[in-house]
Amino acid sequence: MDLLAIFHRLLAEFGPQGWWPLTAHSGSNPTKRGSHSGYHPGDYSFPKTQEEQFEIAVGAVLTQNTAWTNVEMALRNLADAKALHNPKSLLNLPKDQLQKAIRPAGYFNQKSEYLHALATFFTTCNEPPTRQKLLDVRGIGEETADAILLYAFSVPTFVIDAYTKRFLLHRGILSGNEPYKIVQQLFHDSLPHNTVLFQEFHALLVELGKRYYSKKPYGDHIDWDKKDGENYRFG
DNA sequence: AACCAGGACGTGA
DNA sequence: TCACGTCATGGT
Repeated sequence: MDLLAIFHRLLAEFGPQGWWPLTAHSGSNPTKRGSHSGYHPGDYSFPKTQEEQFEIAVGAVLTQNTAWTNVEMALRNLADAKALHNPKSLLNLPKDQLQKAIRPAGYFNQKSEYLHALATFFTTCNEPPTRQKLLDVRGIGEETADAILLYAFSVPTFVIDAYTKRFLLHRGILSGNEPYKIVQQLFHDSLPHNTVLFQEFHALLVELGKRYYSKKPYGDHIDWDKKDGENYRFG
């Protein structure tokens, strides 16, 4: 079973996920499905504004090794402090207030520095940045860089997270802890480079991970041999 | 009351 | 390169 077949199976099982979730303040019109209010399943027209692009990038940093529910609180605090509209608004927020706002997301000492670096970068960022430029920003590693590219700038780059590695390892597609780039190439080599496909697939893998690959013993309840009609077409 | 969460970075080998 | 410790809060 190849990766594309796995994608279709997950999509049939869970349905469209509607990533990346956005808070309501940014003027979007999110539907109220999924476990949080900011998701917009089936609507791939996001982000619509630079505000939303920036919010996605901020969320990508805040969610590092952190539950999204915690990130939501931090994002709400930032929005209330009017520091989430654009890079400058965040840079205008005093450091202690920034740390207070993002405290629910954990690692507030590190992440306040990361967000400062991110906002500084975004003030001098003309549309899709290169991956390397993002990696040069303090606090942005490979996964966060790819998440920003894929969800904020609609660049078809696959995001590899811990859940994805666990799943692939459990299914024998990975043998050990292969480096990030190797795992990513697996997806890039066997899938059409389509932004919506990459967004959905990664989101579906996270949903799968949350349900079945969180605590040991790992293992899902998916019937991987079941065939679904090719109802969805991407790429 | 441990354990986990949509990682990144610094360090030493 | 690479394995390992550190960073922090909130939910289960």
